[in-house]
Amino acid sequence: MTGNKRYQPTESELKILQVLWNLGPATVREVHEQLGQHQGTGYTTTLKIMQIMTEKGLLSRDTSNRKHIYISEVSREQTQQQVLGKMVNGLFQGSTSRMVMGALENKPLSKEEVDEIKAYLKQFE
Amino acid sequence: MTGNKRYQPTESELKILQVLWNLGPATVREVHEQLGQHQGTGYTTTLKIMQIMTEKGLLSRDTSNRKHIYISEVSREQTQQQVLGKMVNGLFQGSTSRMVMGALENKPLSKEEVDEIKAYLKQFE
DNA sequence: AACATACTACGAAAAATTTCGTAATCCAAA
DNA sequence: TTTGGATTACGAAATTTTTCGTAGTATGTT
Repeated sequence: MTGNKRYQPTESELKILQVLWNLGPATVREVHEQLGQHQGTGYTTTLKIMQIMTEKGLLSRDTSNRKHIYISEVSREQTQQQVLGKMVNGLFQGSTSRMVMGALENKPLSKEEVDEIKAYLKQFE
Repeated sequence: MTGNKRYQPTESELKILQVLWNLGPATVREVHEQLGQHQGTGYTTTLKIMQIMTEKGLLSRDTSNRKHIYISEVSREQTQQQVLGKMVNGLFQGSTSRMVMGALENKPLSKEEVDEIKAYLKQFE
């Protein structure tokens, strides 16, 4: 089942992708440990989800050794865009600027962050 | 069950909220029609979900007449913030500016939109 | 070689969400 | 007042996601 592109990761899948993006290729054990205590679920749960993700094409894995190494097959950027797009359409009536302004309200920004955004906006002129 | 505050609307629930925010108080029929053909699900499905949402406190309703009138009990803004916050944490490592820049990439903005954002940013100085 | 340990495989239960069929009820029109 | 159409109520099936128990298998240690 290799048709990852348009597939929307579930909540749990997103958490795992998160960890893999940070760690790079990793074992189930490593991912499970990163998810940590607050997760509260068992090791085999993490394993199972990662196996399912592999079937879906979200992950791939190297099974040549005892400990399988899992790799994310979707990039953080790609996934961000996917989720963002859906959100803009679903919650912000398709308006990116509304979403951006909503995000700016969401959490106070440091001066650095504001500057960063301003600089970024320059390219749209 | 009146404890709406922290509850995360599901996918379907979000679509219904969307319609109610646009229409204001409305009947199931009206909401269902707005959801429209592309939805492809039956009337009773919409009804059921709206009933469940009422139990959860996401909606309230006026049952004094034959056609019940449903009202959203959560604001668009509140929900946007809720989902945004979760997304920033889950996908953008807690960084609002990253999310904003990601959103800007997501879809080309019109000059008006860019100006709007710039104006908005001024208040952070 | 035998054993303890760590890992994967697998199936199924549990939970959450979505969907719909059917029945009961109300309302309006004939 | 009776009938037809629309609406709500209800329960359950279907689907999707999450969770885990158990069994099997490989690995390294003694």
